[in-house]
Amino acid sequence: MSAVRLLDELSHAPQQSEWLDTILKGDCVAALDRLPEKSIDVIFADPPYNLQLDGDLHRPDQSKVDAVDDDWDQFESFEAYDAFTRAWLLAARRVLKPNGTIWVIGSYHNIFRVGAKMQDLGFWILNDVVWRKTNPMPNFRGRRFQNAHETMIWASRDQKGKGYTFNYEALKASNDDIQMRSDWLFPICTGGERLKNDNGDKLHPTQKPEALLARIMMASTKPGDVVLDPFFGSGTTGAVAKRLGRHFVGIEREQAYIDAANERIDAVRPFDEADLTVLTGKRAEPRVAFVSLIDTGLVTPGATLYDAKKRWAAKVRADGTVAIGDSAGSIHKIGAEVQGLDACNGWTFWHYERSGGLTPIDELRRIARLGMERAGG
Amino acid sequence: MSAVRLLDELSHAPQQSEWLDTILKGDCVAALDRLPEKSIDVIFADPPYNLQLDGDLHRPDQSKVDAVDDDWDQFESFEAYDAFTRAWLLAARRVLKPNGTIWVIGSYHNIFRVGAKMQDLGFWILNDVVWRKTNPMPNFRGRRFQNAHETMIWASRDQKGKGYTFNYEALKASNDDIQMRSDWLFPICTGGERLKNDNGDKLHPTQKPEALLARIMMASTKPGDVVLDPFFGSGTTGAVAKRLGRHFVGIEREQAYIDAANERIDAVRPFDEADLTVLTGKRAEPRVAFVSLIDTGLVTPGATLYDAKKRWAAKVRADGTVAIGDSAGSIHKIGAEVQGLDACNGWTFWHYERSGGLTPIDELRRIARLGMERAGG
DNA sequence: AATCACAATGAATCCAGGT
DNA sequence: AACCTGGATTCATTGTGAT
Repeated sequence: MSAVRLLDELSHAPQQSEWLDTILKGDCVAALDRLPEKSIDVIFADPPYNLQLDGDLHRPDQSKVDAVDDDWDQFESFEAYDAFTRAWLLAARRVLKPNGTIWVIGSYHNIFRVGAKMQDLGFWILNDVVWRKTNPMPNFRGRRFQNAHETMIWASRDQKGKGYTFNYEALKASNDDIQMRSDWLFPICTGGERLKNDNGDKLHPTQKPEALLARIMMASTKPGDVVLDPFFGSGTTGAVAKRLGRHFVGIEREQAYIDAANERIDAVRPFDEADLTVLTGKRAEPRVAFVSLIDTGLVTPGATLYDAKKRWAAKVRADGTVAIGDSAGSIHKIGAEVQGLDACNGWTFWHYERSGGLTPIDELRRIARLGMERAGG
Repeated sequence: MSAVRLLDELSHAPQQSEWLDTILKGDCVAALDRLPEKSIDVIFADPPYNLQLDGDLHRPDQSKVDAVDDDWDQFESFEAYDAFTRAWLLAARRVLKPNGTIWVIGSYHNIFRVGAKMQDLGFWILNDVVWRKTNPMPNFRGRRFQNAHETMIWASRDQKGKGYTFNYEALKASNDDIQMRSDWLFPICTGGERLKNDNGDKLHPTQKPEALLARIMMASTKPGDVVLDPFFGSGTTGAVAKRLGRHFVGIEREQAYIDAANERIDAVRPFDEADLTVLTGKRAEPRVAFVSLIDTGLVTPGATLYDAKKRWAAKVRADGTVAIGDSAGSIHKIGAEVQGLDACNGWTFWHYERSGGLTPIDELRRIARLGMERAGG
């Protein structure tokens, strides 16, 4: 059973039994300094992202986006954030075993600073891994690409960090016998897995999905290993560690999160040792964008598309739209427009000329899909 | 036709015609310093990667992997790489227009240092975009995840970099009418597209696929824009720019790459101008004042406007405002007020009665715009 | 009971042009 | 430069309540 350990209680050199599978309450660096050196196998860290938001953001339906504007994510400057990053990374490095590895997750707001600092401090990057979200929040104003991923850095303690754990064969076996790539596809944490407060609102603004942590632990830890999370939050790391037969240590400042995490972890039933096989992520149906036919040279800008009866002819443009006269838009929009319908499947409606006959462009999509399948959509 | 310009030839302040659509030979920073400030719309940069290879890498069959170990890719230390990065980023920033944007591509070896330096110098990150490779090189040793992606940083010159080009509507239309995400899927550059030297080996170690550059230019440039590539290499940026009706400027040190790139670009046939039209949305349409509908007689003072469900009725006044009871104001203000919202698009909220049904006044705006076009703006 | 319509929401550096 | 205002903009999933 997990319990809270106040730092003040640990006036002596702490024995492992006092902090293993517990949440240490307090500041991240201070708590790390109380742990013995070289005692941790793997660290998973989800530090503040240092988002710099300017005013409110509304959805097109005028509802307000619930932004991450908590105090813990506010920093005076890049310099202040760098100093914070350096401090916790140094403290984390001390407690890591020589053959240990560390995972840090972040977004473009902070991950470049974190990665550079990790290299400066002597960590040796093994991979950067991309978490592709199946259901990311849209870009509501239409001024940028939809921010659909986050980045994780996986690094060993030293360049000569030989002997770190990487369960290559198990990952490959769980991935249709293809070696695991550096881009992973998972949904964000919603529904029943998402912890709620008494109001029914999300308890923690940035709760990570358990599937993500499970992939990380199945890849880089062995059963019985100790996984440390210096920004424990809602305790996903602890819950997954317990379920997978790993030990955890959490560090967290806010009592409300500690209480919720303890309750959550207590409810977890570990898998039987024999069942600790790797969980596979969702495989998405590869969706093909019309523009990818242009990318791959299957369709050339300036080409003409026809409907099955050649009543209409549309011209393909370089931007991946099609045009008839003054009208331009997606294959679906223009297909609907010429027929006077609300909707149309452009893939089956439009055809291209081949050896005298007409073939639906859906056939080209099938060809394009063949090249995408291994990469998982 | 493209041509090589030696820096020595440019002893005077160079005219645009002297460097547009050419490759400048020489050191990246020195060449950038010869270009006029604020003259470039978009920069694409593929800087050296600072790969730290410890000895030769061998495939399982003992054949040697042709790794990136050219001497331009070796750096003494992180410090030297940071200084190099800072120098070329500063020089690049000077030539970028205030509303210009920059793309930088890299791997985990260098992208964190580059991204942190970009933030330090005042660039404002708009997105990080992941290039997922359909066919990445396997990890031969089985000690890490297959390195299946590279990272691109897209940034504006300043935080207040308003008005940068982003062809949102075109990208969405080309992507099954769903907004474009930050993770892109493309094959690596192989086959006929890959330039070879006389021995039949690859000419350049890191030639990027044209589809990747095409996506970048279709997203962030307009036809006629100037795209600069300070590490031109095999000239992918120039070839795609020419094909898409954009101008390019390349900077490259090695004559062999310059020769190959010039030959490659000369062979490119641009798409027809008509096929390069970029789909734009409402944002790009000229402003229409509601009062101009009254001026042109499309709306009469005293007319009544309704919301779609006829819960509210507003009266049009001669000055172009609408009124409900004591409240009067713009179509937007009154629309927001009756709904209790902060904002409202009056053009789509308010309707007028026509043959029994309700039609949005946006339809009248469309008609007004047609009249403006005929009158020549 | 099954289906459908609608609402809610997630780590967000999310406007442009004029006065 | 600061302020004001017109008006443009969303995808996947879950939960709820009506049909």
